[in-house]
Amino acid sequence: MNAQPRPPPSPMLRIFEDLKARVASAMERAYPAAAAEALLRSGRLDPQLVVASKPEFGDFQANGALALAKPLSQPPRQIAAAIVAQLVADPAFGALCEPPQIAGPGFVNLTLRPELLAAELRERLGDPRLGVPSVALATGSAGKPPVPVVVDFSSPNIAKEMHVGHLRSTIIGDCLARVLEFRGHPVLRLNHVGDWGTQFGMLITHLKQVAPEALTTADAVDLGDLVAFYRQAKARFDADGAFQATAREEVVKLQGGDPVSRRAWQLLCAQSRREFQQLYDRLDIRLSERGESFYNPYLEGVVDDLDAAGLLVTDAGARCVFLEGVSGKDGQPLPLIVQKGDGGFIYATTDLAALRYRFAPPPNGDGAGRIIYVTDAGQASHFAAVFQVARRAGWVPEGGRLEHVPFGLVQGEDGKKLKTRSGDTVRLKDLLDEAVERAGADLRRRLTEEGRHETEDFISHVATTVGIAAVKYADLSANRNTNYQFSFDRMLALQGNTAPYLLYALVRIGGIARRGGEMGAAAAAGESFTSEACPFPDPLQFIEAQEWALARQLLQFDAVIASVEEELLPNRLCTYLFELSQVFNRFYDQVPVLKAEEPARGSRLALCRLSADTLRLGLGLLGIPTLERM
RNA sequence: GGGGCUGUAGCUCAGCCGGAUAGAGCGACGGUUUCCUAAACCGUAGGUCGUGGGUUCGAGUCCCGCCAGCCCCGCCA
Repeated sequence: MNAQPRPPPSPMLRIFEDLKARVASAMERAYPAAAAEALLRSGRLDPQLVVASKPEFGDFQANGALALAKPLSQPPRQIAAAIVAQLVADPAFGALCEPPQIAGPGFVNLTLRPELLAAELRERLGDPRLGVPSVALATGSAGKPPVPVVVDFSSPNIAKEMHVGHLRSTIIGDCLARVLEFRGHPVLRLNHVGDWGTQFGMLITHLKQVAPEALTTADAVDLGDLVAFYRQAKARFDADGAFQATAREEVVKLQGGDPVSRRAWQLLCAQSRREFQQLYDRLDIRLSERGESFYNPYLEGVVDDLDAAGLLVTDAGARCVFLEGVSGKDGQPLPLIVQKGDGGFIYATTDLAALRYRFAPPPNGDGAGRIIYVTDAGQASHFAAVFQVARRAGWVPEGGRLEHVPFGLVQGEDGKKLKTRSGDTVRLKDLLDEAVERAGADLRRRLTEEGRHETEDFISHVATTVGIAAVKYADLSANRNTNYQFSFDRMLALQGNTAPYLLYALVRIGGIARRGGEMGAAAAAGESFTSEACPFPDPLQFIEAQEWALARQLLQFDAVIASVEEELLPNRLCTYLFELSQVFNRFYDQVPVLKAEEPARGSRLALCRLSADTLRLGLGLLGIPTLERM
């Protein structure tokens, strides 16, 4: 609670970088001529240092010797030996690693000194960041504030219910935002809701005729009815030319600020907003709504700017920008339409306006340095087009990053797009309800089998936490690029790469902590303390293989976070946490903690504490809260 | 027609800058509980990495062709 500021801990990433420099320098000393030549061509000799592929190979392996075999016309093992000779002569290297081993065709295997690992681990005890540096602290001292990152996700449509199609964007986007926030970036979580455009013309026109009260009185009809009205409106729009014309006029009125249309629109938005919020609350997701309508005042400026930049072409009545490197059927370049023949703007215009606004400096912009769009993979070509036009228009600042984070479809167990039995779209609310219900039924069955008695509050809390966690984790743990098969049975399974398995690992640590006396309480996690007040042994002492395996796994956390921050793949974090749980469960199974003698007991409790902290923090970054008991 | 994504064990999926004998989980089969929650752990079986070329000391990974599935392609979002 009363954590003092401490010097930034030395994360494993820095050790890795140090080591890479040491090996590179050893290679240069061993082969100065080759190094000089490499300098001319492509830079330095590459040590090709990577994390060891198997535990028996140590912590890292340098593969650089193999690549030198050909240019040097020497056997790779001989090259490896020359590099190793230089390494052992380097005291800085010796401080980090045990003597290197040459293996296989010429791999150089490196093992970090155990006392270094133990010290690194102890450094993380009581550190709420677990060794992960914050860019806010790092750049704050230099006087340069960190640049905002926009994460654009979820984005449901007004007057429609959130359905399974919004699940992945919402969950993945939230996770990425959490990771970026944890790293210290100011994150703008933007909900680019569909609150503008043709569909409102349709809906308002239809409602004026069939349910006018919905347009003047708040909540006169509920959202379910609204969805039905929307469907009817769409059908009429597609079938009836006169209706279509009226709907288009309605859009013009709305966009022109007609008070009646405007009022109707606001009521529809407010009602949808409340419905969305219920789901966001359940999922514990925070979002700032900034819908398409927000950019309405900027649309004309976008088109004018494109015109001024010489990019705009009028083709068949529509104003568009022809894309470079994208050709259609007849080999002609494809256009991105920004203004329809009738003068109306479309989503591409809105997306361009949003992009420009987000990169633009305040006060008339967000001043973002990175924009991340979390939408389904089907929109890949649309975003590629928008990004290209934005770059050509000069709206992307120097170093500005523009990333589409695509994801695959949610499919049913039949491999087709997920539908209800009656063939309807699955509502997000129903999906979450069922997950919680199934988790509850599971829990009750187990309680009966084991003769346990728990309160209704406990059961409901565990069922809710496990159910929601299972849905989120199942989504995040699959590589987002591929379609993913939704299965309640699999995601709620108690074994395997699932939320319940991870949550249970944490519960086991809770069990140790409850019976572990004073130091056990410290192992329970949550409380911060200074290095001086650290109740665990100094140094930590490990002897068992399972202890070292767990220690090494724990120390990889910072590298995993860095990878997710960069590559925006939440499944990397899931895989890591699953492996951590597995390693912990092996440790728990094979190494007694509370019955051990000091200093093994305290050292093992320290491992428990760090395992709990890492799981809790990692799951938290996935948007998943944890349990003490289950 | 053009473009994108995908294809790895019976099923669901990992596989990071190209590196050692391709990994998990489920399912199957077999084992483990006087001990911190067995919602766990250990073991066995299971693979022409869609396919054919190429590059490389080395290819599931990079390049080209082909096959299959899904998705996108001018005034919807």
